[in-house]
Amino acid sequence: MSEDAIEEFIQRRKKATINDVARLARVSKKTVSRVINKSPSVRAETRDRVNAIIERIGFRPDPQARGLAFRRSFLIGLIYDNPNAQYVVNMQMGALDALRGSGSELVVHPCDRHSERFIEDIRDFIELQRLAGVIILPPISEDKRLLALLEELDVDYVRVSAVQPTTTTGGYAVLSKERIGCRAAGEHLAQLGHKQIGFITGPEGYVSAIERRAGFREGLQAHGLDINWELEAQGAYTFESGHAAALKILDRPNRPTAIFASNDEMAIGAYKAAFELGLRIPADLSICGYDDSPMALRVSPPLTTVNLPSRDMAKAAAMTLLTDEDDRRDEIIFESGLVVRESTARL
Amino acid sequence: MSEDAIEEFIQRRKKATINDVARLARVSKKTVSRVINKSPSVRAETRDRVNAIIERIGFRPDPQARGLAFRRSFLIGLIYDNPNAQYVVNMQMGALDALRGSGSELVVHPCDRHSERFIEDIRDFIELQRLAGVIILPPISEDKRLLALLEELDVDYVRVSAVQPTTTTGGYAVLSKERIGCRAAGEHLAQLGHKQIGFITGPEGYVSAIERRAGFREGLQAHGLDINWELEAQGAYTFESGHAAALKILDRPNRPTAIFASNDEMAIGAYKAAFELGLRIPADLSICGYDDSPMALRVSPPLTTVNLPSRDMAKAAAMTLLTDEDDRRDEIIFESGLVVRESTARL
DNA sequence: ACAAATAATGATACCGGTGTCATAAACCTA
DNA sequence: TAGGTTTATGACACCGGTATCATTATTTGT
Repeated sequence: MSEDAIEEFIQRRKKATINDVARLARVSKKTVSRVINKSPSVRAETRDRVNAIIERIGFRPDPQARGLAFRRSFLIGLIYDNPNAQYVVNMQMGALDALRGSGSELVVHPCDRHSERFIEDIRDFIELQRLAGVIILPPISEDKRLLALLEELDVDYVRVSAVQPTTTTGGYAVLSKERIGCRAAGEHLAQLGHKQIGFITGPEGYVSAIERRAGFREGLQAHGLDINWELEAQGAYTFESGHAAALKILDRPNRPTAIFASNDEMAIGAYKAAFELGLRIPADLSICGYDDSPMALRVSPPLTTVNLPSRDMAKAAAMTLLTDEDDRRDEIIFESGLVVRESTARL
Repeated sequence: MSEDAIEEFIQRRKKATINDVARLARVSKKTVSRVINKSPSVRAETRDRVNAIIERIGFRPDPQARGLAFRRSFLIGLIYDNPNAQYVVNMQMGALDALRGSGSELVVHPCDRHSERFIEDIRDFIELQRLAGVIILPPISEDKRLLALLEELDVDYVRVSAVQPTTTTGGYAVLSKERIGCRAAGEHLAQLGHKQIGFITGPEGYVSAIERRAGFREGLQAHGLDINWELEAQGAYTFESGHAAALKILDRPNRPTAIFASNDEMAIGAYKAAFELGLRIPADLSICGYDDSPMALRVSPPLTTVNLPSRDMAKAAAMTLLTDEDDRRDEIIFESGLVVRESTARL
């Protein structure tokens, strides 16, 4: 009987559709649809029969057809500026960790927040692809225009960002307490006996830059010190800017014995400056970074830095989107912590 | 007249469909479809009228619906093992460069070639998403099982790989002449007067590892030298393996005055070894890498290395998929070249 | 045991496009 | 100008799913 039909179908080696399942299970396609979508109103016996057929002929619903009917795709967008920053790479891996085996795929979408079409590009992307959800990485996770757009589009979204004291928007957020780790870094340098400490800031307008500075300052203040504005220089989270800033700082009359850079990339720039000036790390100059990027372990000596669990943060962000709406947490907060290596030493 | 209808529609602020366009342009949806797909058999007047409406109401065909009808999506897959290698990051950027504004989106799909489900995972991915095309990065661009799968699935695909003397498969390929750059590196070290030269190989079974070794050897041979098996050590393209290999090589009685590492990651590992042994680069030890990765510029001193235009290669791969089938080139070959920086010096 | 309430299922339209094929319009040719 | 070709267009089915709502099967109450 239908056993034969099933065997015959399997022989045909063609991609199965919901109609094939329906026919072989002797139910309507709607019932198959119900089984696929785990509707409770299907008799157990029917469900099992349908599932058996699905299993046997290897049916997998077509995401395009499903998406068309649902009016949304099964794609998760990862939107970011700064494509070459290391944390973007880590976060992409984290998102992929979460999505693996979920049936959703990750669509990566870099953008340029200084472009005229910044917002419109992203609007097109989200609307056109009818994304199931998007993950927004820093620094654009702070962008007011973008957040407004996301609200308007009513798409599920998760921001990944440094903790912000004030703002709360709709949507979900995965946040890092960057202050804590930076505070630890400040205390660490102070405890090592450093008094003259240089500070390389992040670019203006970045919440993370503000937070890191505030945290580091707290750490110094806990030991009766403070950031010395004469030993502070503006950076832009890039290697070159870190190099330039370090050179500037190290050129001051009261040359510091330690430098904290607001990210690893700039800390590595400071390494270069030290090298050029013939300063040994850490004998002549202690350097501390932020990110615990792969570079931190590769430079010599290994860099003392603050660990930001970026991969896990992005994984949490993606998990949020995969979770049932009811079970989602509005905010997930990650801590940061100091990783002491060999680039910092007692004065 | 219809002017009003158009205005009214625009006021509604709803996503336009092909039916809206058809109605407002007073043609059938099939004709609109023809316009969208640039069918030649549409009268110029009709085409312009339809395009005017499309423009005015901001109609953009839904990729899901279109994909369902076409039986293929507008997504390009990027498939790779080794998610943390730098060239993967570069190549992803290159692919995105090409896709920007093309209407296609990039879906990234890491995989594990040692997994049991390696092939089946990729099959599911390509079949289920009905990808428009896929880009395969090394090392799996050499994998026989994967290539067989791609042929079976008849999906457009482009392999990115080191030039291979022999094999030709179906599909398209973007290849790098890795020999040339490595030959130049060999000559470079020989010309600097080095005789005792260490060599850190890539992992077994990688075409790139074979090519790089062969090229480097050619360079040495051109100056009457050869790779000294006593100064050769196996690496795995990782930082740690490079570090270990360099330590092993530098521990030999006839300590080399220069080391060539088959990629930058391992070269940076050799930096660490040199640091630990108190060897100055390049005064005591010259080091040369391969890849010209971002790290090469960040270490001190900057690393002499062979430039592999990985970003451009991936861009070319993506461009191939976006090009009309008739205009595609089966193979696109990129040269590699030596970038002399400060990690190599005269003996 | 039978009517009413409830649960399970199916018929049909629909999501927003494209393919096929028939038909209408425009273009030749003599 | 009529008849034959060629070109442009449209009607309708279809891609592979889901939503709505009517219908049928089952359970419950009395």
